[in-house]
Amino acid sequence: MAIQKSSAPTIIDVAERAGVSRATASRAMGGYGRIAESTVELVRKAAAELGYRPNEVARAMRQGRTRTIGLVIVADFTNAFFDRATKAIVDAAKARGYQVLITNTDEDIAAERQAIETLVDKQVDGLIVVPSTSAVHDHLASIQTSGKPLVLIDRRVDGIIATSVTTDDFSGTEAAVRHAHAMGHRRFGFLIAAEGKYGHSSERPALLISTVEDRINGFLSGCADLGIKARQQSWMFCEDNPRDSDQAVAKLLDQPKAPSVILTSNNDMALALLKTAGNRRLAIGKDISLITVDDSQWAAAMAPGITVVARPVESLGAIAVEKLLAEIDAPGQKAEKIVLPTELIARGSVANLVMYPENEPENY
Amino acid sequence: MAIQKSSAPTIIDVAERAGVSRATASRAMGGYGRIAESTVELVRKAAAELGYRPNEVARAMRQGRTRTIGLVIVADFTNAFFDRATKAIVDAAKARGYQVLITNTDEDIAAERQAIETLVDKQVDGLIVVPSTSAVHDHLASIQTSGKPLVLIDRRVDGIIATSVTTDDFSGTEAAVRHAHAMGHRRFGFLIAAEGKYGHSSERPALLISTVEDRINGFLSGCADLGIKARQQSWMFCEDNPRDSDQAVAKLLDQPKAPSVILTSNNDMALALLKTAGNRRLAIGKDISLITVDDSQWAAAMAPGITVVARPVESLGAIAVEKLLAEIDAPGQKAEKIVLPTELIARGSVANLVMYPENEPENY
DNA sequence: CTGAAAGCGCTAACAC
DNA sequence: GTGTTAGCGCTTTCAG
Repeated sequence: MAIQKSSAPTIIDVAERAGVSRATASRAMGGYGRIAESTVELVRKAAAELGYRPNEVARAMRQGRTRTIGLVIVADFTNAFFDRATKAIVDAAKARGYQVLITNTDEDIAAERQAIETLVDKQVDGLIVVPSTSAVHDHLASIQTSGKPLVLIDRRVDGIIATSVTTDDFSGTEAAVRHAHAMGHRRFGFLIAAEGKYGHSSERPALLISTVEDRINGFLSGCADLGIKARQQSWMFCEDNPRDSDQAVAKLLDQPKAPSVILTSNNDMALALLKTAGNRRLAIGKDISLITVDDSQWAAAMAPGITVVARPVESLGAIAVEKLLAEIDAPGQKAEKIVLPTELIARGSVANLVMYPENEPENY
Repeated sequence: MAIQKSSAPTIIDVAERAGVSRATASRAMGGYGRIAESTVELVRKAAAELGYRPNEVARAMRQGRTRTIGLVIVADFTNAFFDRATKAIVDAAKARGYQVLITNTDEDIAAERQAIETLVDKQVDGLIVVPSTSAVHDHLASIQTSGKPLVLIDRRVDGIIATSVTTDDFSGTEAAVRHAHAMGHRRFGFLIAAEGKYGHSSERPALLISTVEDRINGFLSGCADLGIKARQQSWMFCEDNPRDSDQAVAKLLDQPKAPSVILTSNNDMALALLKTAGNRRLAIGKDISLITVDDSQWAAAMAPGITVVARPVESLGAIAVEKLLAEIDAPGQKAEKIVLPTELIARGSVANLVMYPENEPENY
């Protein structure tokens, strides 16, 4: 067994023990350059005996790359969407020999800027970011001038030329409206989580992230196609916190002509509706119908199951990594806007008013 | 504005522009040593003009620390417990100026070993790991000889002298049994997720992680205290995948004297029960009762809400970071076994058989 | 095929 | 209070 040195053995220790030069030892370990097979053996043996492990920091310094990518999750990744995306990214990166440095910024633009700076300072080879509101993005622009490859996921940022991997939420939401309409629904509620400082309101906030824009447009397009008038629609924008979402749900439900089906723009809003419905003894898929964006384990397991617009989160993450590494390996790829299809998964949370029109919740 | 250099400016560029030496520039930026206030100004200005950002890799190399900690999440962190823990750790680390390098190993011991090696190679200053089965842990021992601070979370590993931060699942499960008993339940099912290669079985697998051990012992202790005999208990061990959990649930439910309440050892198992119950039109909290370990947003939002043994996940993560950084800052701290209390949150998923004994599900 | 030496960007001794 | 210099551990020319 090797003598335990106080600090970890370096390539010099390996070289000495093998009786070769540092350069040779390095070549043997790295398996490059011209080198005799016998020497490789020798060095390998010495390294094994010493328990040598290359210092990746030194290597990164020398080679100018860290084999690390930075992930900036802007939203709270306790959200069922972001944790799956994170896992997909971590797994895909690992499969390609990259590690992931992760940051969470809770939709705070200042934190986002700082997180990006930190990651760039740490010399990550590239960044995957879920950008916050599309208004200010000079920090994203600054990544670009820093020359770091950048891939945006989940949300587009106009004005930034970078590859983005998003989902077709327009079609997804449109399909949701279509589905509810086919089930006989004529009064639609739409509960939309959007950042800001307005609490909750039926007024559309000025700044919206691209996913929300897409969902709104998809909803409107669906309604237009099916002849669903504005008075048949109830909108509610809402900050993503329990207090406001509860109140927003209440407002939606307490109207004179309450909607028979409510679309929620994310899981938190769906949960808010579920909670209030439960408190009021409103049965989902009967007294009130629900469709939400993003599938989850609980949406599938509940009784009735929640009808969802499922987004291909795993591929989204995997493709983001693939595109990022492509750019890292060969800078100068042209920016792509990749849009992945969504899928409507019909479960039991939308009442069938065609077969059972008596379920139409006229008053509550 | 500064002339755009091809590569990022270094401290040398800053020094030149400020007309001082590298060392002075470094001191000014780092704010250490004796240095004139006027010089600091000068250097700061030059740095700002150049858009200088310190190269953290070079700094890490020189200082021998990366201000990065490695997080090895062994289980799938899509699990509601691990994503919250991850967020807590990332946030706590960030607050202390540390970044987090994350790895996910899906309960695979080989992957865990490799992940740890990679992180150590990357020179993380310390590691937080959720260890897999307690059988083999030479890789953990190897962290220790490498001298890297190590904190274990969620699960203990006997044999390893390291600080661990876990929760009091013994008391939690015991409280769950007590609660169900107080509600009039006399037939208890216990559905336990545990890794292995046995599918599902009522036989206890040989190797169990400490959390599972604790939950089993807590369950047994509660039963013993309350005089609940073995024949009133139905056990089912189960690999954590949908196929086996569905079958395990079915077996639990299809017995001649089926349990009136089922304890599930984690969220995945709870979801499996929910799904099967839904399919069979069994109302939760009425036809069948449920208590699970780990709170989640959906458990609270569902109707009825799911009664849970809540674990303080956020503090668990925060304390783990705190202990790890303490050891990093001052090596040689003595290992602690920190056990955080759990809390039973009673919601509506446990039928009250005392008030409404007619709800006792005698046969289905 | 192998060795010598330079240097990635930074900071910490040590001079002055 | 500031400059000079060495060197963290590694890889990569450049010689030989």
